[in-house]
Amino acid sequence: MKPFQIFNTLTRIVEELRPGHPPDVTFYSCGPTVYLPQHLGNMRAYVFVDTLRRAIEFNGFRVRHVMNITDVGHMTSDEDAGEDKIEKTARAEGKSPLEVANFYIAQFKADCAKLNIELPPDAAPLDEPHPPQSALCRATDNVPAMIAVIEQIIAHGYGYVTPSGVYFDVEKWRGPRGMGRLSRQSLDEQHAAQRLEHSADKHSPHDFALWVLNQPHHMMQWESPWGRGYPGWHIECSAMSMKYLGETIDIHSGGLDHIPVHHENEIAQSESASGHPFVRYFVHNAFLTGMAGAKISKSAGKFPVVADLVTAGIDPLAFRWLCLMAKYRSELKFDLEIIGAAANSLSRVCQLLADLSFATKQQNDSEWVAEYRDRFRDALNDDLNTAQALSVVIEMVRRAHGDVEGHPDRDPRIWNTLRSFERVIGVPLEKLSDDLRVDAGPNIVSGGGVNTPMKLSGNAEAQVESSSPKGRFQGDPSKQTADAWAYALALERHRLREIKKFKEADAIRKDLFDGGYIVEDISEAPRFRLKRR
RNA sequence: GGCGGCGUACCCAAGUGGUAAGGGAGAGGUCUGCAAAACCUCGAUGCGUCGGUUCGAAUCCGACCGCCGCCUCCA
Repeated sequence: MKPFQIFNTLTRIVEELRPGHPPDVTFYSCGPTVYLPQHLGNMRAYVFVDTLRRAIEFNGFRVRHVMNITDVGHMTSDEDAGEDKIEKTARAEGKSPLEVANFYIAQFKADCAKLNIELPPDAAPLDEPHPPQSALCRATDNVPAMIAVIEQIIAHGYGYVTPSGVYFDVEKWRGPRGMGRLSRQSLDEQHAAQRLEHSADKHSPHDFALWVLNQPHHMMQWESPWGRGYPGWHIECSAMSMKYLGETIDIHSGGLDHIPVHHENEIAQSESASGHPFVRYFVHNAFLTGMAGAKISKSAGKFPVVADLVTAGIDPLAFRWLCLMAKYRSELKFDLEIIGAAANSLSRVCQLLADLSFATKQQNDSEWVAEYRDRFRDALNDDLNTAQALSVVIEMVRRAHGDVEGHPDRDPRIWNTLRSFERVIGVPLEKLSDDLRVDAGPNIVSGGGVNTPMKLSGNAEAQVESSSPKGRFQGDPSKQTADAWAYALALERHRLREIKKFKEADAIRKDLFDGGYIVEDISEAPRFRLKRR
C-alpha cells in the first residue's frame, strides 16, 4: 500500500508526506481577499485544499488547518503603492471596509458550502494556541501578532524603518536560504527594477513593505512601535501561520501565481523572524482556464462565479466533480459545454446509485469491492490523482449497477466503501441519489426508486421493502406530498398500460414530466421507476 | 528579455520507458406499445511536427511549430 505522496514545490519532486509531529499535520492555506466574489478559478483552489485535507485524513492523519482571510493590506499593486483592495470596493460601494469584508466573507462561506468545501472554524480569540489548532482567521484580528513578527525581523537585522514604512531587506536575505528558493529565479533575473516605480526609501527595489506608514487617507490604521499605519500583505500569513500552527508548518498551499512573490516573501519573513524552517511542503494548484486556454483572473474583469452556475441550472457540485476529473497540477479548461459534460457524468452516477436497492445499504460490502478500495487509495496517494480516483468510483458504481440490471449474480453491496470514497471526494453521492429517488408514501409499496405496484408484491423487490426503516420518509413534507401525488398518478398509468390504454398512459407520463417527474418502465418485469427531474 | 508550463480521439482528461484509464457527446445492437433508462459493442496502429537514443517512447534527448502562465494585482 502506497503512503501518501505529494509534489513539493520546494524540491520539485513527489515526496512522501512526513509531518513533523505525526499523526498531526499542520496545514496553512492562502485564503480569499474579501473585496469581490470569488470566481470559479479561486474556487478550484479551495476545492483542491479541501480535497487534499480529506485525502490526508483518509490516510489516518489529523489535520490542523488554518486559512486566512485577507481583509486589509492587499494592494492593487504589489509595490506597496496602489490602493487597498477592500477600501477600493468600500469607496465604490459607499460602505465601510468592515461591511465590505463581512459581506464577502459571508458570500465566500456560502459558496464553499455549495461546493461542500469544509472550512476551518472561525478563529477563537486566543493568543498563543497550544496545541496547534484549526482556524479561519482574519488579518484584522491579528495585527498584534504581525507587529510582533515584524519586531523580530528587525531585531534579527532583516528589516529597516523609514518614513514611508518598515521594509524587508532582501539583500541581507541571501545565500542558499535566500530569495528565489521557491521560484528558482534569482532577483537579478527579475526585471522589477526597470518596470516598477518604487519608494525612494527602499534600499532595493525588491524590498517589500512589512508595515506601511504615513498614508493618512488609508481608512484602516493601527498603532505600532513605528507609528500609525497598516500591515503589508505578506506579513499576515507569516504571523497567523506561526500563531496558530507553530514556527514550522508541514504544508502550505496556494495558487501557482503565489510562488514567485507572495510565498517567497513569506519564507523570508518567517525564517528571518523565527530562525527555523517555515514550511516542509509547499503545494500549488494550477489554474482554471477559459476558452482560449487563457487564465481566468479577477483583473480580466469578467469571470464566472458560483452564482452563474446556479443561474445556468447547473448543480455547483458538478463543478467540484469537474475539478476532480483533472489533476490539481494541470490547467483545467472551463466553459459551459465542459461543465455540462461534468454535470451529466455526475447525474448519471447518481441515477445508477438511485437504482441500487435501498436495502443493500444495510449489508456488508461484497468482496469484489476490495479491489476498488485499493485502487482508489493508490490513486489518491499518488500526488492526489483525483482523476484516477474518480474513475475508480465510477467503475465500481457501474459494475454494481450492471450486476443488478444485467446479471443473475447481482451484487450491489458497495455502500460502505462508497461512503468512505465520498468522504474524500466531497461529493455526497448517497444524498444526491436519495434526492433523485421517489419513495412513495408509507402506505404504498415501493422499492429503492424501482416502484412495484402492490399487487406484484410477491417479487423480491417488495420483500426487501418490508424491512426498510422508517427514517427514509423523513424530510421535506411538501416534497413527500408531491411525491405521493406523483406516485398515485404513476400507479394509475401502470394500470392503464396493463389494459393497453397507451394513449391515456402517455398523457399521464407527460403530466408527470411537466410536474417534475420522470417515469420509466422497466423491461424485465412489470415494474416502473419514478424519479425527480 | 528572464523563468516556467502545456500540446493525448469531436470535447474534457489520466497515463511520463513496455505497448493508449475514465467521463461527456456520437454510432450500432439487445430490450420496449412508444419513450426513457439500463446493458453490450464500436470510436486515437496512434499521443503538435521532424529527427535521435533504445529490443521497445505518448513517455528520454534535440530542433522546430503552436498555445499559455509568471516576472504588475491574481487561486
